[in-house]
Amino acid sequence: MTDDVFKALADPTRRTVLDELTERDGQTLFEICARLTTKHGLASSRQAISQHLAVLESAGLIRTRRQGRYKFHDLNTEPLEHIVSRWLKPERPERHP
Amino acid sequence: MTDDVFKALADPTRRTVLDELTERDGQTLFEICARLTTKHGLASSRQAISQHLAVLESAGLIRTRRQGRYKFHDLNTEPLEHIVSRWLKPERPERHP
DNA sequence: CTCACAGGCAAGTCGCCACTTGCATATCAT
DNA sequence: ATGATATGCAAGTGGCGACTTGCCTGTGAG
Repeated sequence: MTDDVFKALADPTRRTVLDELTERDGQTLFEICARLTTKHGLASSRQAISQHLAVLESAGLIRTRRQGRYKFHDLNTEPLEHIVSRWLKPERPERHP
Repeated sequence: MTDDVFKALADPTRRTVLDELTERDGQTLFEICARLTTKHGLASSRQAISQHLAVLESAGLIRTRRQGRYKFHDLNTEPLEHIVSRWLKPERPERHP
């Protein structure tokens, strides 16, 4: 469960995918591939990204919806919310200026 | 930098070590080994835990202090504080009831 | 219908990581 | 000093994970 989330976050390419989806949600596989190479300087093949997306989805960090021949990928940050709180002392509410 | 932190968190044994140090800070290697086997049901060798502690330390999640023949391990949660905030939308301040 | 496009599946390769094994060093009690 | 305690170092092994390669399925435009 949380093990899948941490394993998914262990790979830098997958974290960059999450970055890209944070900036623009609901992208297809090809869009993600294109933007990873151009904007982030990553030369990853389509199959590699496809497998990364599968890992992210089975970790619950991505939800997908099919529409015709397109498959859109939506970010789901819910598994991230309290993933590190187990090690943090009970704190004063954080400031978000 | 953050890559080391995520890689360190990828291993379930290392996360359990952080759990143990959260509960009781400043333990030695042998203390951690003993408590992992008894309380957490993990049968890890001393050398294995030693290498895990080295990974956690180089990730900045643990600070160590020598005292005679003992080496105490102190938790450092600072690298964890904002490790996932890059994917979280700017939020209303969380409630800590 | 036909073909280009978007994506899926599966086997295989390669490198890294967790763990072991064996020995070495340092500190303290007696 | 001697042995027990606490830890360190380094080479070797096994398995998992990231990536490739090749082919297949489904969808929609012309």
